[in-house]
Formats: sequence, structure tokens, C-alpha cells
Amino acid sequence: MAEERLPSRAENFSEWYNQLVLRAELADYAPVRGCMIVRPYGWALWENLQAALDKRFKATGHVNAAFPMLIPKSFLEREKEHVEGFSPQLAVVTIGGGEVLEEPLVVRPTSETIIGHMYAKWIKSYRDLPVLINLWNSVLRWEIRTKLFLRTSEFFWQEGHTAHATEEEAVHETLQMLNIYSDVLENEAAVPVVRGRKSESEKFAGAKDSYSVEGMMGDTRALQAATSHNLGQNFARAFEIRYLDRDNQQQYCWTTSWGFSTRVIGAIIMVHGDDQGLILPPRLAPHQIVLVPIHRTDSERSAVTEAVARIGRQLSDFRVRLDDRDGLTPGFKFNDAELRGVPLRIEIGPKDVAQGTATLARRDRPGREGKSTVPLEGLEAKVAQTLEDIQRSLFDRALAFQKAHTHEPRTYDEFKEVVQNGWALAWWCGESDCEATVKDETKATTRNIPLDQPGGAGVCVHCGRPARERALWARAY
RNA sequence: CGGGGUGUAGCGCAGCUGGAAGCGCACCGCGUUUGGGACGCGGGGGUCGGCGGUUCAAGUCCGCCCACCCCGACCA
Repeated sequence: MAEERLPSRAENFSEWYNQLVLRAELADYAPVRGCMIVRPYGWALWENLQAALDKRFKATGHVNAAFPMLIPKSFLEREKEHVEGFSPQLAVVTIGGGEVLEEPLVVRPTSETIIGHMYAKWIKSYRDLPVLINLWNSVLRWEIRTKLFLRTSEFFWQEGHTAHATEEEAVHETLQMLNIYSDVLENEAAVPVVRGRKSESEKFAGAKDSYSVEGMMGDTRALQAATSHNLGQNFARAFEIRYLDRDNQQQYCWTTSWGFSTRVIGAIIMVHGDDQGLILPPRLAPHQIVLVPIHRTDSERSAVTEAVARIGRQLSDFRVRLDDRDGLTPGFKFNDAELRGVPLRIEIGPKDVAQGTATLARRDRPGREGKSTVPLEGLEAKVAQTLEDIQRSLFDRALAFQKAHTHEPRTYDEFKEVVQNGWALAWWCGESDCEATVKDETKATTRNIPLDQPGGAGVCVHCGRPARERALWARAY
């Protein structure tokens, strides 16, 4: 490494993030502008997120399938708002096999349209419903300003697409998936989120209602961690997704879509990381534990190696990495494991071997404070408990940070002040022009209108018009 | 697209008024090391972003082009 230390979070959060992603070997820049390469360590983290989501998708009746990457351009034009939203971001294939194509093909920016086309073919009867399909894939959107994981031209995600007989079912599905996202983020990634409905200007192009889960990053900016859309009958009408009901009447379906992307890796980095590097939540960490053997002489080496092998067997229920690389000092390995965010480090040296102990070092508590020497007997239980404790403390710490930086301004002056370094929960009239003015003046936008509302009514924090709901305002990624 | 900046070894950079391409890190070999980022010795690696011009001579001066980064309007 050219430089040993990262820039500090306080002095340059953005640069801290960029360097950390590269140096922890999560991802790298691709030769194509705006694209990223997810490296094995980053992909392992994504696989653990995938597993956590996929398990929940299956448990709620969803199945996986694969759809093509290329979509006839005309499909995108079928739904008016959808085409307006996505046109500027499309990559289009016009030549195949050396011939100019009859119809240009877009590289999918999202699959609602081709899903709509196929669902129209597959769905004929109320007996065919609901259709609950999820896709694990990547999509391409020609982004102007990119940042690894947070906004790249191609990104990896899952997109769920469902069709239902009734609006109630579709609404239920939309919120069910939002809750699954919130569950995974809070209980697996230890990232607290606020669930809510998107404003008219922030919602998905073509949706009736969009919902999101928003997380607060370490610099207090908001990140939309996942979204779930109630598409109403917009796509059903555009693609003629119809079924015959019990009374032999043609009905349009009600559809939904929902997505969760590798962007969440960015959230995990920005929510938990510190000046030493990543701090990964134990439930998702590719390596939950790193074992560092320490020895000088050959006799120490054989004794330590034996002890380490025994400990490895003892901890076979955990994801353990043995760092037995030659020629690197323990100090280097400690720093390396910290950079990579391994939640728990176990050091085994001659002193430990002599005493029948191991030295544990918690990643969430740097320095002496996080270190303890424990007996090898009962180590599994101690480790399990420590990992659970780290998981919980990461969530608690993130939640405390979010709460400490979430304000309830009563005046627009207060609003302008707090939104520079935090979130604002404030009454909002719901009008797009008002929202746009606030954005111009403060760079803050409505992230969502939280599902949890205090009730009652107030006046809009900006324009003073009557307001029935409070919005969550923040500067966002 | 507007404003600012940078292109010299894998990475970070130096190279002054033109005169034999360098430094640190990384990498390879050998040896000594190892409880918080080890050290010594030896080594490999370059169409100086591209094209053209000026000159006896261009990394350096001039022109054009290209690429990338940062800041502003779109987005999971």
C-alpha cells in the first residue's frame, strides 16, 4: 500500500470511503467508465446478503427466474412515465452480428416492461394469480456521476415482480417486501432504517406509490437502501396483463416491483466503518473471525500451530480465516484484519499456549478496551456470545447516531440549520413545488413520508400551508 | 453540458531556464526478524496519454486531439 493510513472520516468522508473500498478489496474500477468490478471479498458480502434476502423471499412464496438482458426499445415506450424516467439513462444496442438491427435493443435498466410482456402471455385466469417472481441480475443505467457501490452504471441487485388479482393484495405485497428489506437491513446488516412512502417527485417512474427504507450514513446524509413499488394497474394496462375473474369478466392485474442492490454494501461501509477501516456486522461478514498465530522460534511455531489448529476445529461453526501468511508481522496482520472489518480477531502466541488461553480483540472496540484473554475451554460459547454482542452493539450505535442527528424543526430557519448536518422530520404540505424550492435552497429533499406518523395535523415547515403528514427531509446520496 | 484539475514504472509522485528517465511504496531473490503497520543486501519493471510541429537535441517549448478525476443539474 502506498499510504498506510486512510484519510480520517472527519476530515474527508468521501475520500475515506473511496480508498476504503479499494484497499479492503471490496471492489475496483472497471476499464469501462462508471462500471465496477466486485472483488471476491465484496462479492462474499453480497452473497451473504443475497442468502438473507432469498430465504425470506422463498418463505413468502416467491420463486426465482432469469429474464434477458436485452429488451426491445419499443417496450420501454409503452408506459409514459416509465419512458420519461428512464430514456436519458438507456444504453442501446443497434448492431448485432455486423448488421444494423431492425429494432434497437436496450440493455435493461430494470425489467418491468419485459416482465409485463411475458405476464400478459402467461396470465389468463384468476387461477394463475398471484405470480411472484424474483430476478437476481444486473442492470445498466448511464449514470453521470458514479461512485463505487453507491451509484455505478451497471449494478447488481434483485428485482421482484408480482401480479395480483386485487389492489389490496398488491398493496399488501408492496409493504410485505418493504418490511423484509427493513428486517434484513436492521437484523442482518445492523443498519437502522426509516420506512416510508416516496413523494410524487421521488417515486419510481411509472409507479402508483413507491416506498423506501432510508438509512443515515456516517456523515448524516441519507441513503435509500431499498425500494418497493405498488405499480397499480399502470403496467397492466400498458402491457395488457389481464385475467378472467370468477364471473367471467376481464380484469386488469395489479402489479408490484421491488429492488435491493449492492448499494447496501456502501451503506454498511458508511454506517459502521471507522478510521481504521471497515467494521462488518458478524451475520454478514465473509470472515467472522481471523486467527493470528504469533511465534518467534521454531519450537514456538510448532506449539502455536498446533494450538491454532485445535482452535480452528473448535470454531468450525463460524466463518474463520487463518492468517498464517509468512513474512508479515502480527502488527501488520492486525491492521489488515481491521481494514477488512473482521468482527473478531483471535491472537494465539506462546503466552497463550502456556496458559491455555487465547486473546480476543473486538473490532467494534479498538485498542486495549476491546481486548480480553479467555480460556480455550468454552471458547465456542464465548465467541458466539461476543459476535452476537458485536452485532447488537453495531445496531445500537447506529440507531443512537441516527436519533441524535434527527431533528424536529418548527420553523424554516431551524429546518435550514438542522438539515445541514442531520435529518429533519417536519410537517409538509405534500406539494411538489414546495419540495423543489426547499431542495434549491437547502439541497435537502424528502426522503420519504414515514409510515410511523404522530397523527394530528400541522402546517408545512416551508410554506405554512396545512399539512397532514410529516416528511423525512435530508441531503441524500 | 458549464467551472476547476491531472496525465512520467502496478500505486503515489519529482523531474527548474531543453542536454544519458528518477524517488517512495508495491513486486521478485537471499538472509535476519515476528504480542500493534520489521530490516539489510541484491534485482526486475517505462512506446514520459496520442498525433503533429520547433530544434543538432523534447518528459520539458508550441498546436491539435484523447482520457480520467473533482464541483454543479438526473438516479437504486
